Amino acid sequence: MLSKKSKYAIKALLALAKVYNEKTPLRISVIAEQEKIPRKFLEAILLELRNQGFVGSKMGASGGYYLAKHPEEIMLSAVIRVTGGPIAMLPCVSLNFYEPCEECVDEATCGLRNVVMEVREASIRILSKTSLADTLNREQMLEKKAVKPKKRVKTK
Amino acid sequence: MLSKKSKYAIKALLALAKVYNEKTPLRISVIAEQEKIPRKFLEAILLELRNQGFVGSKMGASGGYYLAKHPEEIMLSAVIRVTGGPIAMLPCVSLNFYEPCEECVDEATCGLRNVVMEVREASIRILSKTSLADTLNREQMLEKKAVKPKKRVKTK
DNA sequence: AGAACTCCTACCAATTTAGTAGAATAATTG
DNA sequence: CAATTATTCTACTAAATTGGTAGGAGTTCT
Repeated sequence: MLSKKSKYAIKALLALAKVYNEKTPLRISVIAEQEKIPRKFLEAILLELRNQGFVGSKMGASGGYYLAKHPEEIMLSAVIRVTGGPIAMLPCVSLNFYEPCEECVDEATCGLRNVVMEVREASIRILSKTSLADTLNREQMLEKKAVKPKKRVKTK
Repeated sequence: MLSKKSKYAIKALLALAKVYNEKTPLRISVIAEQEKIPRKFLEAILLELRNQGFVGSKMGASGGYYLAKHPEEIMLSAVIRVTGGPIAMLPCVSLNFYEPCEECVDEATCGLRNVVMEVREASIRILSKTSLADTLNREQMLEKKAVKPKKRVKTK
């Protein structure tokens, strides 16, 4: 399960990605309101994202946050990783949060581990190929589908 | 992340699957020792698995647990589901633990949801195709690989 | 100077997880 | 039949994690 922190982080970054072209930074309070994220919590999250180099900030009046990289360059897997969410289903197959199962006699021949590894690979394949920009594109595609159901294939 | 409960459940079921042919049930204490699972905890887990129909039990002396179905018929996804582990990364894409994101204006056009859905599908595709028997097979394959590294393709 | 921001440290309440204790109940076996 | 060996079941609980909040210090713009 993704933590709320990870979810909020991605949502906030998407909000920043939407206005990537504008030169002015986005205030915390604006993002919080737009994405319905508790303000103080978002504050902490953005601070962390800044320390990790995903966003930059400008202090003082008319300050705020902006993406530090191009939306194409920020992958969902990276955001999840830094916001504390391991992607793997077990620590023994996690690259970034690795920990052995203390009960496992031989990790290399553990059948469950083998399966879980396959799941992790499938998940990472998707999450590390999908950038903020890709995610916004998906959103637009979904909106088009919903708004213009003209050229639809017969349903059922 | 898989909970320990789910992990223990799978490990216990694998232990039962290994002796599926024998007619005698396996005692909790034997499984606990073999798989290094805290005994009392395992007790609770097996009870739940019995209530869910995965295993049967026999009380009294020379009692114990046994698989209620063939190892081919018990899928990892099913075990994870009943032991409380949602497979999806967000409740809004979970089939069995569905809950809407209260902040989401329109679920149908949420880009993040769309990605996470793809991840869930990939995960479920694997977990619902892999049975206890498959998992044991993987184990044997891994053991062979480890023991007989004769016919190996040149390693880089 | 003062308003409008971010930055930072320090809390905290609720939930979940990973168990444990102990007695009741049931079947076998000598 | 009675002792023994099991599962069954109810009820706790300790520790960690999650999802926040409070409040002031520091910065920049006007």
